Amino acid sequence: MAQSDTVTRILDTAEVLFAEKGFAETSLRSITTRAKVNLAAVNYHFGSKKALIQAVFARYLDPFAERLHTALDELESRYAGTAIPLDALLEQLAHSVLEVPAERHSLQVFMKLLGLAYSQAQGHLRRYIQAQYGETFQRFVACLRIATPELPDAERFWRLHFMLGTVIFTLSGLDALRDIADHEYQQHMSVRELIRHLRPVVVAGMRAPLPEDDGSALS
Amino acid sequence: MAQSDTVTRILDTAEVLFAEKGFAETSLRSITTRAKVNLAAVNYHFGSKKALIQAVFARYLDPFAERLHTALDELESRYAGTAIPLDALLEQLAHSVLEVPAERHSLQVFMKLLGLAYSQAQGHLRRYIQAQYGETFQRFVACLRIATPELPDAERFWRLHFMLGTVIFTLSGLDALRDIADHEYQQHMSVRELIRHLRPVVVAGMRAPLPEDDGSALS
DNA sequence: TGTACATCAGTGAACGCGCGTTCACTGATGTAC
DNA sequence: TGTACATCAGTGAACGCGCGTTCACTGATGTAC
Repeated sequence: MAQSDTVTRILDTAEVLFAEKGFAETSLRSITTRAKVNLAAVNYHFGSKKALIQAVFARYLDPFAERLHTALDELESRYAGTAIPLDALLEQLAHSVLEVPAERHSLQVFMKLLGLAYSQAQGHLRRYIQAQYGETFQRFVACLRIATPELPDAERFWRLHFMLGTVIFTLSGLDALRDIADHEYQQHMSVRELIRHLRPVVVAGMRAPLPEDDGSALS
Repeated sequence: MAQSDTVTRILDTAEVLFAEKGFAETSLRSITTRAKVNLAAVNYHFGSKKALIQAVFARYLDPFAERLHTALDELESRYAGTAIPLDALLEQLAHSVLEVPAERHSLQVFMKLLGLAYSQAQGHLRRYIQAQYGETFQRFVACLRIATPELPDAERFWRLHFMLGTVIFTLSGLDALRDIADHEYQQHMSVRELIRHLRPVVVAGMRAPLPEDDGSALS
């Protein structure tokens, strides 16, 4: 147990337990026990439980944001001047998402964490993510805007979150859904394959016709 | 404070706090304090915190399941013998969802609770919902099957959960999303209106083309 | 080369706190005779 | 009509427990002179 693989051990264990049971339901004692590390080590290295949670996110989101920036650079130079097509944009996004956790635990842990970030109040976490990664998100939205010029800005905003819902909800609950699907349809879904099935649905959702006007006037 | 409006007060307060902060983060003390009720009353009337959580769900899901059954009865007799179209099925579902919480707190609380049921481990809750409402869910799935005969069973299963993700994720995080949308697009979204915008996206998602074959052989 | 001091990762035990639950009790209402 | 008993919603205080955090301490390594 050299220098500080203690830090890594804590992070590795924490992300798995957080993803399994949520933040409040995961105690520092359960993390440190499973990581075979002293209880006080979390506060020594991270300062507090909140800071540990943020560190767990940073370890996923930092490389993801970096890869996404690189991918967008590539796309922009490939389609220099002209609009990046929606399919290409989503494909790159899927690639960036799939690459990140190759060395980490799994995409499911990543998605579970994202789902928790949304659903579990944890105001500090939402503020942290906004502050750290808001810029990257905005850049992606700008590209999406060019790829879907037919959508009003507000409509695009909502549809983006519809699609985030689809992806985060499905991938974060993947274990449970897969158990059912395995049992009922005798056909095992890998994460890669699931993403292949997600793409046409997401594209169709973004391209869906606008809702019929219900007659209410907007300025 | 006659007979037992204590029970109602506890349920009313609990559902709001659960939706705001999750189950683990909401203490019985915070519920009973806000409900102006004795701490021990929760255990007296419900037996435990777990049982209180289930009771909160039952108060939403019982009328919802009942209305959905009635709605499906109506649809089946209206389209007697022939297939119920997808649009009509989804419209009835939306109606059933919208009607339930009219007298209750709000649709958002309902959706927040559903989102929590999925994301927060709480194994006991998933088992309870499965046991109580599995049959209703199965009946809806059977109708959906008839409405989308072109989809393989496994594909329909996944798409149904994609769409559940869209709806639950968006409606359960509605407050936060609406704050952003109000601010950026100066256009306030009511729940009714949001559902109007959801429908074409959900329909398009269910009707999306199947993914191109990636070459891997299936028996 | 040897000694004194600083730094730093890690430790063990304890801290106070808020939690869900329990329990003996009260006081109002209903029932039997 | 009056008394004894049963029922039941609700109460107040305490229970033990697990929590995040703190703190004085250790022991290894590096640095200054």
